[in-house]
Amino acid sequence: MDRRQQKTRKAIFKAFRTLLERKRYDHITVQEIIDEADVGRSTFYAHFETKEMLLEAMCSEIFFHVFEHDPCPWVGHDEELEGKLSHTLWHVRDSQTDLSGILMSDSGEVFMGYFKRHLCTLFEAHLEVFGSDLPRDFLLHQLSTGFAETVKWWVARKFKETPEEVAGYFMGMYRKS
Amino acid sequence: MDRRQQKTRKAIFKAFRTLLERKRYDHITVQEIIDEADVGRSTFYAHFETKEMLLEAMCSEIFFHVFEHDPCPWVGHDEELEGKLSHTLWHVRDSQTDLSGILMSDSGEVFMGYFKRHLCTLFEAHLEVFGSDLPRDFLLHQLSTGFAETVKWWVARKFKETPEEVAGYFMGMYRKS
DNA sequence: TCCGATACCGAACAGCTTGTTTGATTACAG
DNA sequence: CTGTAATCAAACAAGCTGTTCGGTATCGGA
Repeated sequence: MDRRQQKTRKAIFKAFRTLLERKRYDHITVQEIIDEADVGRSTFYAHFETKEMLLEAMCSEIFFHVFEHDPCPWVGHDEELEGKLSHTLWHVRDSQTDLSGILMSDSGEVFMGYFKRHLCTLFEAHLEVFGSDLPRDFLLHQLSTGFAETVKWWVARKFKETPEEVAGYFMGMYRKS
Repeated sequence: MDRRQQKTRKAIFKAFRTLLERKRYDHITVQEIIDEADVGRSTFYAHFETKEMLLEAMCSEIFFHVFEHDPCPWVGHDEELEGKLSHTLWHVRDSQTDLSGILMSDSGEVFMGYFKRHLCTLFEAHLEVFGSDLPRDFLLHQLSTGFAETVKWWVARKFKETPEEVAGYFMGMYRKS
């Protein structure tokens, strides 16, 4: 709606991201964000109740941008799953908003929350690929955290491998062979 | 040495643990710890430079208590590994210091750091059990974070299963069959 | 184009936190 | 018993938080 709002919101997000590259989330103060964004104190609080709310909002927005263009509803089998994982990795690597910084910081847990929930529904639709007699509960938890950690590992080594290779590693680790 | 020091240190640890059960790490203030521990302000800072240092010290201490009585150096194969994992789970469940609270809070990452490093050396000595052509680097990362997440999962559901069952789940998921 | 709504600003605010310093008191160890 | 060392309370500057205020600018619909 109002262009002023969007402008301010953008400025705050940008400032926050800039700061996140430089220091840990919990060492960043609202004051710093305000200064970096060059925005009035009361303006910040008009947009976000709290620093945590800002993080939440930003993660939510990033997540939306990274995953909105999903190719199709989660159906299909085997190689199709691997393809979707590659596709996800591709998004992660090339997301404008430097997701890496957020993922690696301790604030990463917030985004990871979104990510894991997303992965859970994905793996849920492909459980037969990993067919086993383990509790469904346990299996899903391992798969989603496992892939999330794979991403972390990949980000940490600066995307040295291709998305397809990484997806292959993951499937090689967990697929019922 | 001086009994006063130990007494104070203990009081602070206990207060910290009590507070951790009630609220998130980053919402706890030094002031609260001081009040809960009934300790002078300057005394606290004579022991710990910072709240983070306190967390670090406590995690280190817990880790030491939980894993000091290791049965033997990490050698052996297959069922032996599963035995050691059970043994670890046993320690986790029955540790006096309520590890669960620390593990689940966001402060958990600190302890998890210790834990994963420990697991890494453990799995390193048993890699042949998971023999595969995946990069050693990737494999180790998946195994240690995988087991750490297994523990989290188990703690979250209040130790519903026995240590042996959980270790079995884990091996069933990752062992090369 | 005009005008009401609304987003912004800057300053000031009380209340809290942190980390340090002080000097007096108390408990310890040898 | 005595010197050392830990504790305490109090006070401190510095900083952050979240709110409130009146004034100013910008926006969007009529």
